[in-house]
Order: sequence, then C-alpha cells, then structure tokens
Amino acid sequence: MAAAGRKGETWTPPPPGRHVYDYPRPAVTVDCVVLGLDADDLKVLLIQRGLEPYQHTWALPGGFVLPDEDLDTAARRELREETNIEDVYLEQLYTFGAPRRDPRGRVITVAYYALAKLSDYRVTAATDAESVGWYPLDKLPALAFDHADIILRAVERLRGKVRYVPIGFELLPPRFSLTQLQRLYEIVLERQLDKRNFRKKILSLGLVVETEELEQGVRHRAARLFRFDKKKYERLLKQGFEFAI
Amino acid sequence: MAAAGRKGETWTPPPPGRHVYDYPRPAVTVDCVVLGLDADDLKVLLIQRGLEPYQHTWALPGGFVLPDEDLDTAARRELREETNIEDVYLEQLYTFGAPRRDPRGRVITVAYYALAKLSDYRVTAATDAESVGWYPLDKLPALAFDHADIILRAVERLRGKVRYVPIGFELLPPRFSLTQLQRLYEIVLERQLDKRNFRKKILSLGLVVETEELEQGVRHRAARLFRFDKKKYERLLKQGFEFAI
DNA sequence: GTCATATGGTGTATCTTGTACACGAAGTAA
DNA sequence: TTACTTCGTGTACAAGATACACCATATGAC
Repeated sequence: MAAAGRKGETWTPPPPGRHVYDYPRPAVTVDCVVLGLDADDLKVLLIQRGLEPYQHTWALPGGFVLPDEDLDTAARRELREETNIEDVYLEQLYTFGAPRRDPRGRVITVAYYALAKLSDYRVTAATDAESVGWYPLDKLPALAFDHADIILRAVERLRGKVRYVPIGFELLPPRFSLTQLQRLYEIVLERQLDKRNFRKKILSLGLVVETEELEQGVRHRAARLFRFDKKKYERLLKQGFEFAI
Repeated sequence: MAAAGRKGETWTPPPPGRHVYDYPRPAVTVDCVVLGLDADDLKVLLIQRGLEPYQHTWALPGGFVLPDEDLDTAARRELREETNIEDVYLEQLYTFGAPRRDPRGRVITVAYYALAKLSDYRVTAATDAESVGWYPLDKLPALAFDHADIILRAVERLRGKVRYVPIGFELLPPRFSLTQLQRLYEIVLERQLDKRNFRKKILSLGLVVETEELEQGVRHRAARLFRFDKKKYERLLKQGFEFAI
C-alpha cells in the first residue's frame, strides 16, 4: 500500500531522525495493480491496510522504495512480501504525485501493473495478517488514497495494449483452449467476438499452437488446449512482425 | 536537467540542513524530452549543463519537483524556466530510478515528453546563460546521466503512439500541406509512404480539412494547406471512433 | 444404451480496406 | 517560351474483415 508503515522483513530500519537534507524531499513508494482473469471477469488484487492512514480500508499492495533498490525490484519485492505473488508479468504504469494524495505529506508513487494467472493464486478471501482479496473491477470497495484512479489507468493500459502486444497470455494458464482465449479478449475489450473469425485470425498469426492435451474435468466435449509460442514471437518481432487482434 | 543544482528564480531556498526524516528519501526530479520536427528529421531539445556533475555536458531540461507542486506542473515549469517553451503537448513518459543513475546519490526522475512546433522555437544555437540547442536524433552529443536512454524511450513512445492517436499534428504548424504531414509520418515511422494512398487514407478519416490558404514562398506550385479538426476528433472519440494511420 | 444437454469445431460468400502504380496541371525562374 | 519542381489525382487487384449455421463429441441422467 502506498506509503504504509514499513513492514519488518529482514531489513533493519536505521534509527529515526537521522536523514537530513538541504531541501524537502518527497517519500517515494511503489504500488502494484495486479489483474487476474476469473471465469467471467477481470479482478484486481487488494489488501486491507493494517495501519493508519486508511486503516482497514482496501488498497493496492505496495510500499516504500529502499535506498539502494531499483523501482522494478521494489515493486516485485512488495508484491512478494504482501501477497506472495512472484514471477508475474510486471510493467511500470504511471507515476502519481499530486501534492495531497497522501494525508501524511508528500508521497509520490510509481505505479506498476501486473498480470497474473488467477488460478495460481487462490487467496480468494483472507490469507495473511491483513486480508488479501480479488475484487471484480465493477464491484470495487472503497479504496485508500488515489488507488481507484490508479486501477482505472491500469485497466485502460491493458485494454490499449492487449490488441497490439501478446500480453493476454499472461492472464491464462500455459495451456488454454481457444474459447478461453476468446473470452479473455471479450472481457478485456468489452465486446463480443465471432468464434470462427476469432479462431481464423488467431491461428493465422501462427503464434498459438496446438498441443496434444485436452481440457479436463468438464461435463461436455473437452476442448483442445493450445499454447503461446513465445520464442517464435520473439523471433518474428526482430523481423518487424506486428501482432494485432 | 536531472538533479542539477536549483537555479535562482523567484523561489527562495530554505536554510540548508533543515529537512529531517526517519528514513532516507530519494530526491525527485522531472526531465523533459522535447521533440521537434525539422525539414528532414526529428530533433530533441538539449541544454548544456552549467553545474557539476556533468558540467558543460548536454542534458535534458529538467529539475527538482517543488514540495507542493504537481509532477506535470513541475515539468512545464522547468521547460519554461530553462528553454522558454510553453503551451506544448506534454505527457508523462516513464520514471527512471536506477540507484546509481546520478553520481550525487539517489535521484528518481519522472520523465516527460513534449512535442513542439520547432518553427516556433528558433533557439538554434545558444540562447541563455547555458546553451540550448536542437539536436537530430541520429547525431546526439554525449549526454549526462541516463538521458540517452530517456530520449530513446521517448522516441519509441512517439513511434508507437503516432499511428493510433493524432498527436503528429502537435509537431506541425496549425496549417500544413498534406506533403508535410506525410513527411512527418515518414520520418517518425521510418518508412516511405505512397502519396496517393496516404492522402486517400487521411482524407477518408475526415479529420483533416481543407482551408482556403496556400503554401507561401515556395519556388514551385504552392500546395493547399489543411488543418486538423480537433473538435470533430473529440466528438468522434466519445462515440468510440478509432484514429489509425 | 439411448437420449438430452452443452460446448467444440469447422467453411464460404461478400464487403471493406490496403496496395501498387504514372502522368498532366500549376506555379516559378531564367 | 522553356525548363524545372512539386501538386494533385484514379483504377485494378489483393488481402483481410465480417457475417453467418450446423454437425461432432463428450457427459450425465434415466
């Protein structure tokens, strides 16, 4: 959460009152918007704040950037510490620095967004000391700070990017059916797609390849599973190929 | 310039050594990549640093964010103070925060990019106390800090965005010929476009409208001038219209 | 094992958009 | 008048987008 109290971890805080500067400096935090795909919608991972300000209010996972730590590293560390999420697609989103966005004083936050395979992280209600939970985007609780704005911007970014960069796959398990993939695009882009045309288009790109596996545990005909051929994509990228849905 | 010494201006600095915090805090700056379009290429506006570190080295205009100042405001202020540029298209680009990007200590910079009508700002060689100059992107001088990376990212952003958002017009005067517009796209996208197809496409969008004016002072047949209909664009945007070249 | 139910998986015809391509018109300058 | 330079235009073809419906295959209940 932005500008929350530092949590313990292995790092030992220096004695207070020791950092003196000629000019005032803002505090700098990172916050992460983790988006995950559920059966029928996009969800965002929130944590419930344990400390003032906004105690008990839901907020984005995040916290202070350490003195010798890269911004990306800070974002990944906070994500790990507060939600146990690791190895996700993570990208810097935007930096929010309105002078009064934090009641304690000037806090500038570098926001990140992450795409997670929601099935990997079944933290569905509460897990830790603070609670952690996935919330559908259209039923967000009241949020601390300007975190609602940050989430909005993350969703905009995802919507804009998903058509031109194959990041949608980050929201799916490694093996997925074409129906799942289509549903992903329908949810993110908020419009219906034609099944046959979608398949034609996707397969024509040659980046989604058939596997031997079939969907398991469904009570109807099982769908074939496909995978995204990342290596091929990277090869094509270098040749100026453009992904587009 | 990132994390340069503060310049005088009207603001009076507080007495040194007065700002004390419990935890170390980074300094936060803004830096601006101003891009302008010349006859044959994109140029970036640089200033020559008057102070250590990197004294006399070329750098991006920028400086510290004031305690009660929004980030965008800080970027515009620095641009005005250091280069006299005002009223340009300005957008946050990316935040650079590698721990040792500034030799003086931890400095995080929020980078912005701006698009300017180069003809409005003929600061071609030196203007101020420090020099200011436009440099073509393929002939940049040695740059201070990580400013070369920042410029690279700004150009990438422009290239990615110019096809889907009508920001190219920000680089042209209010009235322009279709040949000028085509040249803009050719320079930014780094590929040749077909004249007839380009015109057909542009005019079919209905956002570039003919004026009564003709090009002046050319030694051949004068081209008709057009203008970008921003109001119409904004109206269409609300209806889900998508600009694309 | 048959039937009901649910989703999987496939092809074609039409329309729209992108691409390739060349020359006369209009103005200036000598 | 002529030479030069850029302006401004249309058509034929290829590629890609869209609209649209039905049989196949698996499960589960009876």
